[in-house]
Amino acid sequence: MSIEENKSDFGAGLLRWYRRVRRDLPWRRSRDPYHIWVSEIMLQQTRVDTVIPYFNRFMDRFPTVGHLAEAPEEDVLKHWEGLGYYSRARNLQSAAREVVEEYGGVMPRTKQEVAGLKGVGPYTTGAILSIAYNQPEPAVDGNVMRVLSRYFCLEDDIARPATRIGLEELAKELIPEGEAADFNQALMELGAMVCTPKSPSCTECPVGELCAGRLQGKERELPVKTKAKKARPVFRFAALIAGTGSHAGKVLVRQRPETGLLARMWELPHIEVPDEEAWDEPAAGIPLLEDGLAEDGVRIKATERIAGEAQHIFTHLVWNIKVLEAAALDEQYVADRTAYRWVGAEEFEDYAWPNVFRKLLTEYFIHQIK
DNA sequence: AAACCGGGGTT
DNA sequence: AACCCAGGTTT
Repeated sequence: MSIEENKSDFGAGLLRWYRRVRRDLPWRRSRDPYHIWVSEIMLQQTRVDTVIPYFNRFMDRFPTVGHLAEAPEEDVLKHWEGLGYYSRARNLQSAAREVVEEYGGVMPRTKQEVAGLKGVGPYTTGAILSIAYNQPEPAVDGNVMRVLSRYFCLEDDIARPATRIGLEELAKELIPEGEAADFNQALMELGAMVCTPKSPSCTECPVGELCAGRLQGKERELPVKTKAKKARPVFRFAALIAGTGSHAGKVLVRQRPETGLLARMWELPHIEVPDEEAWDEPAAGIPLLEDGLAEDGVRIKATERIAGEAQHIFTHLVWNIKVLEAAALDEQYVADRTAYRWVGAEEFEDYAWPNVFRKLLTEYFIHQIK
């Protein structure tokens, strides 16, 4: 069999399989480029099952690109809460405003224009063009890299950008005439449902008979991917500052900076300590916490009493947080700080929280009611 | 090329 | 505990 025959058999076999087993997903019920776009941004590094409820809520609240462009940023962030990679949400809204201003509210159709939208890289560009417009552009994500590496028995390191570019050229050649939308989704569906990372179901694979990786017994060794570094642990003390008087029942929280980790999310005020030894001794944390918040103009008195403890795991970082009970010295002054606010159980849901602070504060407010 | 950017499910 | 997920941006 020639290479060209193998390529056309691959496409035909995959398409037949996909049309038989494709999952009924919310964004597959539409070809509206806005729906496709939002789903693809949400699906970046995020599983289908996780995205479904977020996608439905988002479309309910922001049904068109115009609605998204007009919304307050905090409203968008709130609808993204818990999904992670929050710059995706800010970039998406920024790009929605660009579509309204530059393209009259109509999604662009050319590769250059789509690729120029904030938060839209090579994969998402190909996904939008192929799925919404059936344009013959490749959409190479982690699934597709794994499937193609196995099927063609390619041992290039998929962590390298050059490998992804090569696979995009290959994936483009594989698209059957006029079938870009279904073919690209079929490739990803195969990677998600059959050609899975650890133990692929080769006996159920529609193209398993033609898979070079499997024929050489290497399906479990592919794709080759260099390992990521381990997450670095950091140690922090947070302050649980309970209000009194007019702030009774409320807790002092603050908003994170505009850029960087967890940008513009809300949190308990906290500081980092140099190492685990310092973190093991809460008494040593008291002056560090007091002085750290004083730099923001927030004067508090901290105690050794532990109000909670939590761990927050990021891709490259692990936060270990001990929460110390504390009191504010100038409540009214503190309340006037822009980045700081007193928040009670009633206002809690008006803010977007990283999961670790959502858990700690929910625990506190529940305990408070008893 | 490498680092940064969440959160959760699987193995 | 390691790996992965419908990746993109910044350095």
